[in-house]
Amino acid sequence: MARSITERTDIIPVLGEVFRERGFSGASLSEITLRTGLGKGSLYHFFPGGKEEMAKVVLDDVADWFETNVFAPLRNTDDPAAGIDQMFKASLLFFRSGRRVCLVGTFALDDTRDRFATAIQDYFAAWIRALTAALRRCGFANRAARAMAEDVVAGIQGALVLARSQDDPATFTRAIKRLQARTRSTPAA
Amino acid sequence: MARSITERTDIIPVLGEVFRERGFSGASLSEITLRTGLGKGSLYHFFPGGKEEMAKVVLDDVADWFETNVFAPLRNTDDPAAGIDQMFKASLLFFRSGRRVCLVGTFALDDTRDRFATAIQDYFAAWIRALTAALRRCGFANRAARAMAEDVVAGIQGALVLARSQDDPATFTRAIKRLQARTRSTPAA
DNA sequence: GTCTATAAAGCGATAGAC
DNA sequence: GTCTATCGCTTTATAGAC
Repeated sequence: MARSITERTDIIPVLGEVFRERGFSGASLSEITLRTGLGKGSLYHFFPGGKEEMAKVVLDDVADWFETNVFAPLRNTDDPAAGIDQMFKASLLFFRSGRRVCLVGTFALDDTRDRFATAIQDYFAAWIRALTAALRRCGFANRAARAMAEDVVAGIQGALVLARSQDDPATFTRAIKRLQARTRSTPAA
Repeated sequence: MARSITERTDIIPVLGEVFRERGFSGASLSEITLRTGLGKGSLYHFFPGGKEEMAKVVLDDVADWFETNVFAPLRNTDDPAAGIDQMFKASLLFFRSGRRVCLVGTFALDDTRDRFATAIQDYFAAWIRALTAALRRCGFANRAARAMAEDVVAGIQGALVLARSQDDPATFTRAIKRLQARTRSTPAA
């Protein structure tokens, strides 16, 4: 039986996991070779730019996933509350209830940020902007909506740190529940 | 003029900065050599355990700082509200208004966590426990205090991610202000 | 498209002179 | 206590056969 992975698109999720687990500088080509089952020759055939290109492609892939599964639903003007619920649902799913960290968040913390500055900046900016708009449509005042959006996005990122530090996914799911409750309550505040 | 750095305690803060900026795997001995102004011989004289010992010592140093400047004030039973205010003040100071990341948070996200699991777990557990107790003394119900404490600690960590992603310290200071306001309001909720 | 072999540089760590 | 020299290994990346 031949190897099933032959397409570039099949490699990207594996690359994502390695970068999430090891960080950019900690992800070695030897481990990527092992996890993908592909030799260096193949890897450089798919990604001539090496590790940096691999990470960039993964970042773009994550951005696409969030655009489709989070940002677009948030922009749905018909039912903004449903869009927000979808965001929390997608977050629980994507981050595997806190067992999986946010690649963009991991890259943001150390000097890896400087390598991918605009991708990292755009990801969070787009998230906050889309959520702010949805909250306004739900009745939040302009400034309150923006503040709440920053609180929610920061809250999710922080909950990932906390959950991993305690090695406890429940810490993440609890935090998500509370954030969701806040977005539903008192738009007048 | 002779070099001013000769004591181990003088090196620790520099090590902290390097680990914060590069992460554990990204922090190379050659950069540590450069930033401390000490050769490898001196470094291994102070830290026979190499990089791992350096990181452990920095983690312990951070834990000490927080014990003194954050956890102890939070445990002050006379004026719990003042303890909470001191926590926010110390956080703004320590994290340089979001220009400096949390070393423990950075270590928590990737596989560095497994190397220093208990130190990382204890740091956040101690923070949440001390803050929970202070909030209870301020009138929060048991469960609400714990929830709020988790929200605040996660909020600070997430705000660091966000501020760095946007390269904007104001994102951090704004988040701190909102978290502080939440700890002051409606203990009945 | 995938492999192995290899290059050149950097890594963490050690030895030993001073 | 600090240095330089060096070891052995891993790193990213390339070359070239198939």
